[in-house]
Amino acid sequence: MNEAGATTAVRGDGEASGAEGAPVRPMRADAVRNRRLILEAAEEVFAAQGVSAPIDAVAERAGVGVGTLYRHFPTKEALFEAIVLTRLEELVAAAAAGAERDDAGEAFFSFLRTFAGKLSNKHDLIDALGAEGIDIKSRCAGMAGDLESGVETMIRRAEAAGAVRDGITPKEVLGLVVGLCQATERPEFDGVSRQRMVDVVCAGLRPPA
Amino acid sequence: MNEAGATTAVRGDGEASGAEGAPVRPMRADAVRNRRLILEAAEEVFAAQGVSAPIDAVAERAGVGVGTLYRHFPTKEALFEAIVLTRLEELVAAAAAGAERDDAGEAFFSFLRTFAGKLSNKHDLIDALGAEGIDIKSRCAGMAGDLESGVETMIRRAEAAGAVRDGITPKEVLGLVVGLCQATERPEFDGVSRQRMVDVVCAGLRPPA
DNA sequence: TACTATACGGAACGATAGTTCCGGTTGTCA
DNA sequence: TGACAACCGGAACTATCGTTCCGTATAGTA
Repeated sequence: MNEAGATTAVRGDGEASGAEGAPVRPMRADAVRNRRLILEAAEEVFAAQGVSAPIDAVAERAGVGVGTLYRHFPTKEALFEAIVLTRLEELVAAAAAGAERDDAGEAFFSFLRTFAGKLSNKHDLIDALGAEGIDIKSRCAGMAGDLESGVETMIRRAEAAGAVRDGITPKEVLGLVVGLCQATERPEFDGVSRQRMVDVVCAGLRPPA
Repeated sequence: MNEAGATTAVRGDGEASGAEGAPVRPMRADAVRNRRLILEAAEEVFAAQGVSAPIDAVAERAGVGVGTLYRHFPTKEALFEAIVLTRLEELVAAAAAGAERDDAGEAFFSFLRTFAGKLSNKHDLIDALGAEGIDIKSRCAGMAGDLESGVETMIRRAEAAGAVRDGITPKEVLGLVVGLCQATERPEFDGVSRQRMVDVVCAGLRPPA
């Protein structure tokens, strides 16, 4: 196994290479195209329905048979992982960027808003970060760890700057934001303002007066 | 259909009565016992695993066959509803009590802590109030509405007392707390302190300095 | 004790979803 | 252009779960 769970090593442009650079025939053009179609379809379907979306729905949306889908991704989980990994990378990058900013307090709170925004309408990410019944796989767990590290740095720096209350942990912060995003995605929580909920969390994270 | 979805009208003690008091033979002793066993088992199983727990697991834990279970509750949903309804009643009562207290601010925040506590290890309640893929049925929806009303009253009174920021809605508050409880139930969120997360939310709900 | 309405148990059924298999198709290269 | 490896599609298999059915057991009663 390798990147994104693909059966065959492949870069975005359809090139392929063996483990130690041994020349391997590149993927056929139709295979490259189908792989991309599957990823695009999966992104939409998983975002809209979360992990529980049937694999057939992805195949149908991509306009390929399930057999084709399984040729590219050995299991549903591998496909899901590929999607989530991409999304997580963006978050990790945002966290890393925030951890470097000079205005530690503002950096942290602004990251939280970005974070909540990126979770909006992304049931896949919400499921991966906060729902039950999902075994975050090694790769995702690693990414999630990176995310935590970035947040940890931001918190410690914001703490030192007196912008955040003492003793808070990254997991607590992430749990808070993921939780409220999960709630706002539900139909019953239609009229609620995610913006305001994030505000409440941010306000609560500031040091007590 | 009637109370708690039972096939036969039944009170807690095993008495039964028709719609207009027409004498109906009481449930057999073994039926009464099994009904209780099923409810007890369902309470534990649903609390531990949420709605997605297999019905067979409940039957097995109760020590009865599935046929027996279905004799008492027409669908899995009816059984789930019976459990959740009981739990919701407690919450509604707590909310109503809080809405009457003189110290509006403290009443509200103390309710939130109670609320979070009652959600702890109760995956059924968390699922019913905050997870996806569950159609809250009429009776539960009514109860949830009562809960919201109680919280609304507390909020408005706390607002008037200057203890809570303006413009917050019950749904936002409930979403925040349900969300954080959902997060803390996950294995990955092992080391996190739900206590502190509730604190953060409470602090954030106070009026800005 | 004998009778019967009531209740019980669990095999069996139908639906859903993940995964495998294989006959047919097609891109690629000589 | 011919040949072959890679690829495709979707039927079929497997597992899980909610629900139904029906032959058997038993509590309650005369």
